[in-house]
Amino acid sequence: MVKKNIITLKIVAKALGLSISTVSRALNNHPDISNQTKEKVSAFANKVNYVPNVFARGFRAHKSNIIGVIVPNIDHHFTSTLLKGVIREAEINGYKVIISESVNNEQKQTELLQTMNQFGVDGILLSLAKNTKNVDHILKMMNHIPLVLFDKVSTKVPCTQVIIDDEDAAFRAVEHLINTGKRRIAIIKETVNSFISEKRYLGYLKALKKYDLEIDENLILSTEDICMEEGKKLANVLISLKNRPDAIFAITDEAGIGVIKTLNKNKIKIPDEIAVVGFCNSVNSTIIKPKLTTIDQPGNKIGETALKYLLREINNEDEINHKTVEIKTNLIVRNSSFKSLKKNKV
Amino acid sequence: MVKKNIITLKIVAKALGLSISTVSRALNNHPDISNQTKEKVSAFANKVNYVPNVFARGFRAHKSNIIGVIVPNIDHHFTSTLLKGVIREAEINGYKVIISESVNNEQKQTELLQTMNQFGVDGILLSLAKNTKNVDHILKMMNHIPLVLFDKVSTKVPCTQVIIDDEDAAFRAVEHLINTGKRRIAIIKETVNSFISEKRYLGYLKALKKYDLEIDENLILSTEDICMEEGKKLANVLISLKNRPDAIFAITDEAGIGVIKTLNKNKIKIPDEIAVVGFCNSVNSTIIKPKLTTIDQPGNKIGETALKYLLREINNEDEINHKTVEIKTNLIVRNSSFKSLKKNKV
DNA sequence: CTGAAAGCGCTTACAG
DNA sequence: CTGAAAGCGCTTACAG
Repeated sequence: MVKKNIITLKIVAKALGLSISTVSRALNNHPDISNQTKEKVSAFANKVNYVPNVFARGFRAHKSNIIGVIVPNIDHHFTSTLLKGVIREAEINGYKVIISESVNNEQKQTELLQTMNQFGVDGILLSLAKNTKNVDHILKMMNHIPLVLFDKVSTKVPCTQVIIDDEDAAFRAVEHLINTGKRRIAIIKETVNSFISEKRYLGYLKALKKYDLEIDENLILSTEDICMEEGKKLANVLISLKNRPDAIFAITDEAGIGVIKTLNKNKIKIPDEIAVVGFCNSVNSTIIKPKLTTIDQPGNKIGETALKYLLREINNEDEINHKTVEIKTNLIVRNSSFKSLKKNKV
Repeated sequence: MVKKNIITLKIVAKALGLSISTVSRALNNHPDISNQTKEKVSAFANKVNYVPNVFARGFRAHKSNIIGVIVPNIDHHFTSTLLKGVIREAEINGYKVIISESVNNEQKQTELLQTMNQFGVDGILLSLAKNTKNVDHILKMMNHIPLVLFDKVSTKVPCTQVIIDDEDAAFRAVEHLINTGKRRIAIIKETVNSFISEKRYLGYLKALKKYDLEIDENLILSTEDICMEEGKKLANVLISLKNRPDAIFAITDEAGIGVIKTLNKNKIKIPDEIAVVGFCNSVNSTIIKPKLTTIDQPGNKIGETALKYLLREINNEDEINHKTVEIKTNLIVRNSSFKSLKKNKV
């Protein structure tokens, strides 16, 4: 099916016995045009449902009002919240959003950057594919189009970056455990190469330091692939210690849920004997019993903020100050770390 | 920041001492052009990183290669899977996807349809906002642009529609319960106005009928707002019956999980005394104990299929046969309805 | 206050 | 095999 019934300025002009220029100006509310003409034109345009042709307009202005967004995976709940923030903020500003997935593939990411450019987007919001090594193609693209990194970022790219304040979040999670009286706090983190894991670990250390707690290497566990199964395994390691921890901070909810499962299985009281904190505020964190204390990452806020900074770069001609914006998180206290006086709801 | 370093055909032509026409044809692999010229042109184009201007191209062709997608809510896991399918299939065909949310607001949906049109999309994929009453604006848009409904659809719109085969799914869920020996099967459904609930209920009835089971009105429960809390409540109603059911089919996982919670609380053995089946294959369905038997809806497949039909309408000039495509689901048997011989994993 | 004309970057029928 | 020219629909400096 070919697009049909397309009304152009020419048609409107002819119908009203005016020139194309006048109709164009009338529709754009140009001061030169008389009110009478404006009214006549807009009445007719509404009647025939005239819609300006974006291509003709974008063609002249070199502007599409479309933002390209590349994320590793769209069907990850946190990603959806990021996108929701981006889309909402974009629409407020008259932009639409094209979304693509790199599926955590660096090669695919490179291609997408290129096709985004071909589709004439005015700017790009990028959340990096895991293990992105070579950022040359990103630097190259930045010569053509404004680009902002968000969520999954890299210090190798000199651009504005919008991220979670992971260190602060971890700090507050651990501080909360300390406030509830815990002193031997274990951490389950990732082995290597993970920017996020590193930041959360720093927050953990910072909290221990602030409260003069001993750093016990036995309580610092790392895993290659942080998931529920690994959480279970490492919890087993921790409860086998002669000197057990009294709290476990898992840097993901999945691992935290694994920890709870192991503790439950071993009839260890949560949080009295061992408290547990996760990170992410996944839906699952409210399904497990006891419910998991966790960090809520305001995805909407990150997406929204990233878009705001991108628009700023798109619209300002002056030199840009690239900055790293860290969005604060919310600690959500639940029964895995704090027993309320009221009877717990199921 | 203005887009910069834009290389045009004109620049390439001048640099090579050729005409714009020749360069254009060489780049588009036109048979008239000699191989020698083609090579020379493409080598240079690569070198200077020439990217054809989409607007100029789309402008002539009345074609953007962009598909507009409107969904009620992007941060709903099932929606993400739909979108994943759409995006993947779109990219295979050289299309990009603009995504917007109606946030289940009919007014917003109307506006979005209009802005999608303004952005020059080649076609629209629409999943209806809840309680969409007036479809006039949709019918009107269909005069201009091909449109396919998916997931949340309406018989009031004469277009191709891609949906889950809900009736078949429910039928198979109930048949599975019957096969495990259950005879008094309850259903928890929605009160009114829900297309989906109705279809699932029909499947339920069909299965009972096929196996000559009595339809007991006491076992057919409805609720306005189907959620976990309601699942809990209605399960309480069911276990209070003198003649209890031996299985409960909840038409959503949330309700199914509520049912399990109530049964667990009352120390009713699942599935021996009462089996439970949900619908959706949400992540939560694997977190609850016992794990919930449920229906997996292949969101990717629906999204992919919807896009395929839309492209067909975009590309074919001939008359379209609007049809309703029903995608088959998968029954996922877990411990809430079937006890395997092997020891259940945690 | 209004109109004629140029031009955005491309493709393509027409001419050679 | 290659080029000159028209035209896609719009905006806007220029002229009146």
